[in-house]
Amino acid sequence: MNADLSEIAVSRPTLRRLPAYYPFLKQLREQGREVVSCTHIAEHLHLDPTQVRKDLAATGIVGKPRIGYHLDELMTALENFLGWNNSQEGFLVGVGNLGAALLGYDGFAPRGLKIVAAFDNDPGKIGQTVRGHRILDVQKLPSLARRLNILIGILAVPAPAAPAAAELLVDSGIRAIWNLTPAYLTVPPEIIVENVDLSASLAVLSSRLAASMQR
Amino acid sequence: MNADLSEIAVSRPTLRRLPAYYPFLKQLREQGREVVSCTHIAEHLHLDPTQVRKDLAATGIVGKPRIGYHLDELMTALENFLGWNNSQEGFLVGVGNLGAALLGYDGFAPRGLKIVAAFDNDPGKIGQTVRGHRILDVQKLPSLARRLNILIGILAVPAPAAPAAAELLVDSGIRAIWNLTPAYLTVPPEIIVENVDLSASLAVLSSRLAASMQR
DNA sequence: TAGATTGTTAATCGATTAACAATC
DNA sequence: TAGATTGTTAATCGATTAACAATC
Repeated sequence: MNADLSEIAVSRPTLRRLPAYYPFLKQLREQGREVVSCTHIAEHLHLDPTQVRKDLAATGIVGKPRIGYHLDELMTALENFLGWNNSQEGFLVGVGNLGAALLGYDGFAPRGLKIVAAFDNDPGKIGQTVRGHRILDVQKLPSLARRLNILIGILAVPAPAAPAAAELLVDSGIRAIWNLTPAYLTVPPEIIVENVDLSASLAVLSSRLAASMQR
Repeated sequence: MNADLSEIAVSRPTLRRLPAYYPFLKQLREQGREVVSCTHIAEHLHLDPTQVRKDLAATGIVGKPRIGYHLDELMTALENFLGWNNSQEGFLVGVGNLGAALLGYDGFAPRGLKIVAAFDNDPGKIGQTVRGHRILDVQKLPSLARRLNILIGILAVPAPAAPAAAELLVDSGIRAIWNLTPAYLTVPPEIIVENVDLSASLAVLSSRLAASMQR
């Protein structure tokens, strides 16, 4: 577990923005650049330069006046701060289309999440191999989760199955649930639930579109 | 297009919370209840009652002191405000696992987004039928988008293909892009981009988990 | 009526943005 | 040196929460 992540409480907005800086920095690095200023980053991502400076400061990086930040240093600071060098293992529950997409997505491992096993309750799926992962019977989840000391559950089951699956995860000693279903989960207060809320995102999209059409 | 959506500028946080109220209200309605108070909603969703009251006020709903809100009225107000009764049509670009999951997901139509066509550039996929949708050649997208006056593009291609796909959408007259890829899109300022940012969500999850483990 | 709840105004809190000294 | 940029403090802005009158 990365100590940096919780050394100082970093605001939620900052935490959400930090991962977005990385791809741009990587791109600059690939172009051969060695340093970058906040102004430059802010311009590209349509943010305020001061905000970028404060966000980056959260990672502990120190820049040079008149120069900016050393790219390699900055990228390493981001990786360390976000725990990307310190992977957590997670179990995926539900291997439908979304689950299969998650299994096949190669962007999680470099961002500190390693999916080590995938579970389903469909006898037609159990035993099959999807994207290199053998699908296991969800009944085996509790014992395996305790044995491997898994802390993260990734929920990708159909909405109606979500509450029961969440309960199973909690009973298996999992501490955090990444909820990719539209269901609202009721769990004990010590369990962390992070919702990927497509409805919310869609509502913002619709509203912004409506507003732009009116002009 | 629903006028309510842009009548008064509603704050982003409110807009993001509103869709989450609905499933709880629906559940209460199915249990035969006819009214609900803010206190009750707030308790269930772990929010502040005043916040709930202000959020709901944005939809134009009027409650009754000592009673609360009439459930049917409140649900209708939410549906209208969020444009759920006034569907927009969208094109899906990219029918990999994620795209297939989106095509199969029945939660978009009731939330105002109807996927009317799906596109891919893989000759092996074009012509095939996925979840009842025939996959079309992405080269046909521009003419079809203009003919049907499509305003929303849903981007579910692999990250490296995202910038080109976004450009195609923009050139096809699309006004809003729902970006489900991890790529950062650079588009003209009048184009609305709404990112479903899994990295950001994952960063928050990791950070909260790290903080909770330290205690 | 008494009391729970709404609607609204005021206070607080936290994040963003502006200003500016320090520095290379 | 001059000037661009960092780091930081102060000001502003906006969202959340508290307080309370109105109401059924």
